[in-house]
Amino acid sequence: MSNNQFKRGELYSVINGIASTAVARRLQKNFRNAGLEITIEQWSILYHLWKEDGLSQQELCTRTFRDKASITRLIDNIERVGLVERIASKEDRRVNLVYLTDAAKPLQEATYNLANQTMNEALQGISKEEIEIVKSVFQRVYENSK
Amino acid sequence: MSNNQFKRGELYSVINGIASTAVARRLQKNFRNAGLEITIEQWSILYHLWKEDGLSQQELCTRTFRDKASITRLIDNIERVGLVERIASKEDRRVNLVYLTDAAKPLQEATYNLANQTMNEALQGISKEEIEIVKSVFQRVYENSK
DNA sequence: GGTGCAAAGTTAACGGGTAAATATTTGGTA
DNA sequence: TACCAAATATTTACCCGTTAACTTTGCACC
Repeated sequence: MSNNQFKRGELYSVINGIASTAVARRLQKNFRNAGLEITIEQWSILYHLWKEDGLSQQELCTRTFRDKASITRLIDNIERVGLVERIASKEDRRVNLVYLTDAAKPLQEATYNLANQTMNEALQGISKEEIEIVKSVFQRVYENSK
Repeated sequence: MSNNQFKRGELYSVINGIASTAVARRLQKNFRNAGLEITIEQWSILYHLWKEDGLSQQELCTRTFRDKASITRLIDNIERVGLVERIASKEDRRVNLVYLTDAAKPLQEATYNLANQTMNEALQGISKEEIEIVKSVFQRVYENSK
């Protein structure tokens, strides 16, 4: 009787992002099952560094929609496990540039495949048109609320 | 140049729920500006108790899609500020029933109005049809990923 | 009635988000 | 040059989410 169903029309379920939480949880589980010992948040940093290495922490803030303090600690943790390293910028001594280490290389393809697979499963039975509408609505909701 | 724009088609932005995070952050700010000293997560508990008082912690788990441990600490914090109290069930001594206190009553209307206003702003320029599609997609994504 | 299992709740450890206060550095300007 | 404001990053304190181990209680079954 305890129906664990996604309640349509509930304010809190939209605000709390139940659906995206479920996807993130699933992806985290898939990482763990594959023996990958990184969190989704750490992966989101690596994701951007694989696209462009040597970003500043501030740039990572804007690209991952995160706080400066969050990035500081995230980089702390990723650096501690040896996947990235901070290198002081020569142009501006306030700036830390974050670089991938060789240890991060092997993770790229594995995590990319798992993320793709997870998203494909999540989007099963959903049409391209619906996905486009959701993206468009997300974009406007973000703009309205930021 | 640092475009803080919601990137369509980014895996991570969907997975991390950028849009719902933005809405939650906005609502939190609106609470704070109105002098309401509760978090969104605490509010989501009160929200369900206003609909039905005296729920068990387990029932709150399923209704808010949260972990047992999360609920334990959430209730700890809400109880500490005096908005709810645990009362042991007489039928089953394993169960705590969570009841609103008189101090919680005045919050109901204010938070409800702020939440409605926040959602209305977030959904500005979005049609009823689009909202229905998003809800339907959310429902299926949740089912696919849970 | 004892055994074993399941359910409700707690605790501790770890990771992450946010706000506020604090350096440090840069750059412009009087 | 001296000063001041803005930008970058860190630290601290608080809150929340998840996992795993644990306690207490209820229940089913022999």
